[in-house]
Amino acid sequence: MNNFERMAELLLPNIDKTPEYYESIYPARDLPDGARVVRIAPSPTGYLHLGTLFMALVNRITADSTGGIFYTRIEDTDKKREIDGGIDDIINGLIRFGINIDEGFVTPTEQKGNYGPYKQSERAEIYQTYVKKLLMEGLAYPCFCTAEELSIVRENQEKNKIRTGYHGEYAKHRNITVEEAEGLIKEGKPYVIRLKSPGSEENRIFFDDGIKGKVEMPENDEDFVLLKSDGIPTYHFAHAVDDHLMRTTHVIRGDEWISSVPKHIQLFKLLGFKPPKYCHVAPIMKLENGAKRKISKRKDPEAAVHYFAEQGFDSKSVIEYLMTIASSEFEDFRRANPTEDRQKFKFNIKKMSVSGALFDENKLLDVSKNVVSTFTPDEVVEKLTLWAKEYEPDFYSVLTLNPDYTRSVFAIDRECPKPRKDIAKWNEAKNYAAYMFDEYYVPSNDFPEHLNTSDIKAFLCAYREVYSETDTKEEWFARIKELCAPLGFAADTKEYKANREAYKGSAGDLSSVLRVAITGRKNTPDLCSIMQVLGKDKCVARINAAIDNI
RNA sequence: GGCCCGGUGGUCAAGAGGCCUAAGACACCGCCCUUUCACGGCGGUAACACGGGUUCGAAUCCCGUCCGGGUCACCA
Repeated sequence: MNNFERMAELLLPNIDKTPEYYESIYPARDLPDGARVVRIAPSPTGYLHLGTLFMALVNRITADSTGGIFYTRIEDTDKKREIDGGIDDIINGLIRFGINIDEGFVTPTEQKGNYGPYKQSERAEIYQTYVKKLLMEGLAYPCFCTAEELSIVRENQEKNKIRTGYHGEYAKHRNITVEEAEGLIKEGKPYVIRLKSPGSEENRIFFDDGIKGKVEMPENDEDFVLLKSDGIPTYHFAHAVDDHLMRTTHVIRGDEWISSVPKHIQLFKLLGFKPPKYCHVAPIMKLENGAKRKISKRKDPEAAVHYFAEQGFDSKSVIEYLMTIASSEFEDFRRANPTEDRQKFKFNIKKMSVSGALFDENKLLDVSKNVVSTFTPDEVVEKLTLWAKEYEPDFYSVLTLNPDYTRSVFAIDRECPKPRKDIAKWNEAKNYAAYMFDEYYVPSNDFPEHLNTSDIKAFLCAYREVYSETDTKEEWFARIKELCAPLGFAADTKEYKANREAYKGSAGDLSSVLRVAITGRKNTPDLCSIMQVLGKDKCVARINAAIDNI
């Protein structure tokens, strides 16, 4: 046994499997040409946020567009930052947003697929097997430096304007002997295992990013940590081992990782793996005090996906919005295919933007109005009720009091070729439909200003006599027109516009009077439909009340 | 600070040396339609960060400046 092998045995005596073993149980995937194997590897250190959702979406549509596989892998290597329920929230969130998971954690408790386990804390032995191989080749070594020692070194480096880090002459334990290591271990000193980087800062490495294009960087010469003192790998090492063994073809991740690529490529090379194609996605940004910055789950409430649920954004709206960020061609696709599944969209990751897009709530609102306008009345009621149950209980009880009535309220101007686009999110629904429910109806005297009250009163009294709840829209409006002439109003709008001085107002003004009397609002959807849904008793009662209050 | 990446209207963006007098969408404004509003239709305001090159010709290629972002952990 040479010294490297002795070191490997000293550090990892219980590892008896070999890389060849893992290579054989995780064989290459049998997939058609061009099929991409992609993944999202969230760490359960927080709740699902917009950035993770976006990344998941981009991966999902990459798999969809190539007939590939999208899997999830839980990167729970940082037990200090892990939160309870993190995995549940992330996986359930993806499912709720319609991101199908082919493999890995398909639910918070169920792992599926032949390349598992898909949770890094369950893969310790695999990582250690590969570290042992590196140890035996003299490409790794134990480092006993404490956090304090390391920070002192860094401070000195900063003071002397030297590149910080554990490299070259600053790599204190780079040439530690087996005997020294053994002694330190016997003393109970904790240690990490570092890569003995053969790289040099003088050398350049090149890679072709799937989004950013050709990138050139200095080679990695940092002896970065492979295995932490608890025997769990760092992200870098886990990434190399997992994405190789799980046969990932394309690593699509946030571009904050791009500066780590030299480490990753070096690792793949040293381990004898073929590196995946890297695609670094620009983050979604937010504007703060005039400055753009990456949207963060800590600082930005809207980054947590819960924020959208609370406001009542439909999950589909959020996804559609994210699709517009992912591809500028998506809106064209959507216009041409208003109801087609987004899976049919041919996504080309190469065309993704290289710089981060500002989160645009206006755009989300617009996209969402369009999405909501495609829903049937039943869908609207179902989704709205579900939302209200959780976030607006009083509205929920009103909505569920009389389901048929509620349905007819939300059917107004909806079952037609050009449905209204008033509602973008469910928390707007209560205000939108308030006057349809006695619980929220607020009477108003806000009649058109240029009319005098005696005319308003006269009209309302006259209308009360001729009103028929079975009128069609045409008949309904005809009745108002008939009342125009006796009151000195113009029945014809064009005539009124041409001859304003000759009239007190128009049929439109009279309609507005009725509208205010019935709904308390100046603007509403089609009044005739509203009155039909409200029913004769309510309409008459509201008209009477209005007359009394003038 | 070192190393990366980027910079086209307020926002998202199309753009691969001549098709650019620079698309489209959101927002905003105006007009039309209309029982109001919304929808829809038509139109409008508004951009190639700056400076040097290369070229007959530059938003596009090169260099510099400025600005923005990311990253420099036993976090991912």
